[in-house]
Order: sequence, then C-alpha cells, then structure tokens
Amino acid sequence: MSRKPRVRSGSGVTMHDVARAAGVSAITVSRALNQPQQVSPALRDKVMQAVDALGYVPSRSASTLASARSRTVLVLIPSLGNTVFLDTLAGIETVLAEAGYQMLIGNSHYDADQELQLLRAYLQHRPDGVLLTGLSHAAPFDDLLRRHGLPAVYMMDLADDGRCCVGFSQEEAGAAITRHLLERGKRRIGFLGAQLDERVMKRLAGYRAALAEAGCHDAGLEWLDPAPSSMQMGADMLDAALAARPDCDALFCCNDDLAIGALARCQQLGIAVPARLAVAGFNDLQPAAWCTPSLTTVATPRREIGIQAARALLAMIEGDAPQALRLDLGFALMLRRSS
Amino acid sequence: MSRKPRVRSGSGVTMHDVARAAGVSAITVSRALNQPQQVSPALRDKVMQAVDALGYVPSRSASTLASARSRTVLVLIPSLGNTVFLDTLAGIETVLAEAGYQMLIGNSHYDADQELQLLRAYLQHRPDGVLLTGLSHAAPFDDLLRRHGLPAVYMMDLADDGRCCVGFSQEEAGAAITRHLLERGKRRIGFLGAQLDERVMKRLAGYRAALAEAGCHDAGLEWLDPAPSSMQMGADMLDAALAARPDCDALFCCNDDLAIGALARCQQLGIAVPARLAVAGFNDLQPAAWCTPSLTTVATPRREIGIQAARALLAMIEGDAPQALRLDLGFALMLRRSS
DNA sequence: GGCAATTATGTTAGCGCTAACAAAAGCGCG
DNA sequence: CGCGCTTTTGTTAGCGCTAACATAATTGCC
Repeated sequence: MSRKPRVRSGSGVTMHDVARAAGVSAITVSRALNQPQQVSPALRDKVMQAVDALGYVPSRSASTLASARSRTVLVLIPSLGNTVFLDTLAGIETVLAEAGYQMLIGNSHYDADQELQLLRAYLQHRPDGVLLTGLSHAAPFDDLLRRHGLPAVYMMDLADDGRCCVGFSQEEAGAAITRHLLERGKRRIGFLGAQLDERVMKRLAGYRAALAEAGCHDAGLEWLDPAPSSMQMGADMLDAALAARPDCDALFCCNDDLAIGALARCQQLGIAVPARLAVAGFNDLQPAAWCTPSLTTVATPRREIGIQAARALLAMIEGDAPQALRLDLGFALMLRRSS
Repeated sequence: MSRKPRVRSGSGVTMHDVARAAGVSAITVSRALNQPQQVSPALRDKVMQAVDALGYVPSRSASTLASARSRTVLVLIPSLGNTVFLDTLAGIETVLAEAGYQMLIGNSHYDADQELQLLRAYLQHRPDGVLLTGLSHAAPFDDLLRRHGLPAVYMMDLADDGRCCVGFSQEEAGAAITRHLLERGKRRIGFLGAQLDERVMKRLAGYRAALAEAGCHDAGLEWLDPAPSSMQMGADMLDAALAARPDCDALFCCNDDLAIGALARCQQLGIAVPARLAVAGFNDLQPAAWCTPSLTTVATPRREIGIQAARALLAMIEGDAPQALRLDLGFALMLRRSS
C-alpha cells in the first residue's frame, strides 16, 4: 500500500495545508478566499495569515474541475500583428482582470479553419465564454459553441440575427469616408483592398453604395489583393493603380497601412496630395496623424469595443439579462491633409 | 444518497463515455490520445472513432491535476500596445502551438509590482515555465520562480549571471547607432528617451559610452521622460530639445515612435534632415521605412527572439540539457535618409 | 426562556483525468 | 513446449478543490 508519492505541482502547498495551519477545515479556507463575507472575521484573518505564511497559491485546475467554472475567457483574433486587435485586447484585458477572469488568446491568422481548430484546442480549458472577431466563421463553429453552451460576443461588426455583438457598421463607415471624398469634388475614386477579410469586403460594399448613389461607381477603379496588407503593398498598389487608371483622382485604402504606403509613394513620385490625388485610410493608427501629408482616415472605437464586449460577455456568463444585444459604438471621420 | 447531479462543464462527454463507446478502459483512451504508439492500431482506431462520434474534448484541468503538468507557458510582456513585443509573441506562438503548449499572456504595463502580481495570479494555472521580458524584476520575483521550481527564459537582453537569456546587447546597439552618427560627422548628438525602462536605460548607457569614447559626451543633450512614448511625445521633445540646445546636430531617439514624431515635426518646421539635424530611431518598425525622410534605425530580431526563447524554455521543461544559456541574436543598423 | 429562523463551520463525495502498479497477451528461442 | 521477456490492456487510487448536505452556534422575538 505504500506507493511512490506523486510529484506535486506548484510549490506543493495545498488548501489542506493552509487549513491545518489555521486550525480550520479546508472548506473554510475555500470560503475565506472566495466568499469572504461568509466567514467570520476572526477565522478569515487566521486563514489569510496561514495563506501568507505558507505562500499558498490555489490551483485553478482543481477549482475548475470541482466547480465546473474556469473563470477564463477565450478571445479569438485574426492577427497578433495588427494594432487594431491589440487595442481591442487591451480593452478586454482591463475588464476581465478586474473581474478576476483570465484571458486565453487565440490567433487565427485570418483563417476560418484555423480559427475552428483553435476553438477546439482551447475548449480543453473549458472557457466560460468566447469573444470573437467578426461575424462569419467556419460552418461548425457556432454549432460547437452551442453544444458546449458557451456564451459568445461578436466584436467589430453588427449582426441582425440576434447574436450579441459590439462594434460599428463597417459598411456605413466605408460609405461615409467615400462620401467625404465625393464632397471634396472627387469623382473617379478608387479602392485599394488587401487581406479581403469580412470587414474589408464590407467597407468595399459601403464604398460601392456611396458611389452608386452619386452615380460614379466604376468597377475598373477597384484593386483587390488577398495578401496581408503592408505599407510596401500600399506603395505597390498605388503604382499599379495609377498605371492602369491615370485619371483616378482619389483613393480609399481599406486600412492605414496601405494608405501610408501609398502616401509615401506619392511623395517619392511628386504627386500632389490631395490636389491631384486624395487619399483616405481606415482605423486611425498612430502614424496616420504623423505622416506627410497627414492622413484622412476613419477612427474606430476598438478599445471601447473590447471593453463593452467583455462586459457584455461577463453579464451573460453571470447569467444576468444579456443587456443590449447589439451595441453600435460608431466611428468618426478624421479629416486631415491627405484629402 | 441521491444527491443532485453536478453541472457538467463542456459538452459533458468524459473520457469514460468514450471508453464505454469504444469498449475499452478509460486509461486506454487516455493513452490513445496522448501516447498513441503505446496502443495497438485496432484499439486506437476504435477510440478515435468514438472520440469523433461523441465530440469528446479532453479536460485540461483534469489532466493538469492528475499529471502535475499543465502544458501551459506564461509569457510576461510590458505592453500590449508595442509592436516589438507582439512580434515576439507571434514568434513564441508558432513554437508553442506546434509543441501542443498553450500560452498565457500577462501584460505588466511596464510595472515591476504589477508584474509580480501577474505572476502570482497566473501561478494558479501552474504553468510549466515562464518567458520574461528583460532582466530586472521585483525583488521576490526570482524567489517565487525558484520556490515553484519554474524554469524561466529572459528575453530581449543578455545576462551574465547564468540565467537563461535570449536577446541582444541593448547597450552595444545604442553605442553602434551613436557611432554611426559620429561617423556622419555629427558631434552634438542628443538623446531622446521615453518610458525609461531597463532597455532604454541601457541604450542610453551605450550612447554615453560611444560619445565618451569620442570625447563628445554632453549631459545637457539628454532629454528623458518616464511617460510612455508616442509620436506626439517625439514631436514635443524635439521642440524642447531645439529650444534648449539649438546647436544640437543629431538625435538618437530611444525608439521609432519618438523618432517618427520628431521627424514629422522637423518637416513641419522646415528643419533640414539630415543636414541640419540627423535623426535615428530604434526597432525598425514598419513606418520607419516609409516616413519622410525614411528613418535610420536599429533592426531588432524580436520574432526570432520569441522563437528561440520558446525553444529554450521547452527544452528546459522537457528536462533536456538547457542548451545555450545565453543566446545573442544581434541587431542590424538600418541606414536610411534621416542620417 | 424557549423555539424557529438564521448564520457559521464541518463532513462527504466526486469533478475527469493519469501515475503507479498488476495482469494478461504475444514473442523468441533453445 | 515452456521459460523469461516485452508489449498491450486494465485496476486502483488520488491529484486539489468545491457543491451539496449536515450540524453547531448564534440570533430574534414573543
């Protein structure tokens, strides 16, 4: 009957050790830590003293296993290299940290299949909820969520099908910036798109709608490339666009990276911005205000999206009424020198 | 004796359900999933079929609890808003994902105390190892790591005290870019520093050493601000620097954000760069190549640091010889128009 | 002062998995 | 064919914690 003792993880101090040191039962330690108001001040102090003295750190695994709650939230984003999602993450983090939840971050690399694999892998941690980027996911995705009874909040965009979402209308934002270029007297307004994810395609749809409305839509002014965007790519696309359509008098770039690259190439080529060619970006990243000339773009409330999405998810997890199911945080045009 | 059944987490399918469906014992399922070569192909197939049919997802908590291994690595970085650390994270991610490990990300906001709190909080997950940014941490930090027997790899810099580190010499990099400015004939070279974390201070030390060596160190040419850096701040610091020392003929900015802000202000003020004032940054972020004029800076191998650090940590976790304890990945001067 | 209602603390069992041991099956070879 | 050896599968117990129930201590109120 004398087996080898197992290896202890952590520093090896368990709740029972704390209980013994404090002269109470284990459950009292558990309560002193998790529902302090249920324990008399005297015992609570004794427990806390023992915790400090022994350097006790509770085991999340054991807690998760016993309580069927992990106090963990899964966040799936398309890229770790895009400031947009990082700002969102930072917002999420503040809310979750305060509530004692921890964040598992999955990077799908803009790929729906990989996203599904990530969800499968992270389900092993039994997250209490999921924060998702965008509305469209691989087919079995929402199914999996349902089967596991996982509350989810969709970020960055707005759905109309009852899913809980926090974001703004990508389409309207695309239309708004296009209308601004129209107001500036531009008529042959081009579109530069990279990555071609869901959000870019909606901005494109908005751009088309605004131009159609003004009677100047021209499919020959759209340049789309599914490769990830970069400033280099913006510069290259500008070359290609002007070579193909020298009459183009404005460009709406699907994000600031492309726009800044295009702007830099205009500088190199001596193209007058905005007189000869106006340029607009999307997202209002930090360099947009500091490049030459400064970039007209659309400011997106990404940090706030993270905050509100995290709050909504926590509300769903805690079982409260799922409050606003559809939270539109809007966007703002940042009009600068490039238009 | 008939108590209420507990709530099941996940979809409710356990390893025993799979075992029953496949007509084997639970341990065989465990082995089929974790050490497939130990199970005969016939049983393995039966198990896998049952897994798929039932949609079984193993519980990481239960596994961690039973095996005292979490297959989780804690990564502590100073900021989620700085591309430098995100590139590092992306590198780490590729290595860990491949090895079946998952990544817990803690954001210390450049604060040693907060970092310590984060470590405490994340220890609840019993990570198998820790990846740290920088060498200096709060006093009880390394103590905690030791008490919990946690292997750690220090990233971004190089230590000489036997700690396992992957990075490059911040000091040498600072000296190298300063020497480059000296070679360009500049003599009153200023330093703009923000955040003032460990790495910035080492770059500053390198800058001082290079200037002292050339006999032109001048403490009046250093402008330091502990606030987080931004392009706005770079612009403001440029104003302050030129107001205080109009004779300054070059500026080494502790990072590209400051440098780009300073460069943009030079454009606005009509200051000739590099003739009247040369400017250099640090990190070689994407915009550095695309601002006007393009920015001379130091390219840092941050993605590679993440990759190598993660590999070293996994080696330590798996108990292999801790290979190279000190991995210098170097840096590269990117000489562009601003100098 | 006595009884019900309300805390405060304790006991027990089990969450889902895997280490350690045990037993059974297959294998090589004289 | 039978002996030791390896390989495959199973049994048992327990990782550290908390839900559910049980009991003891306290309180309120007529």
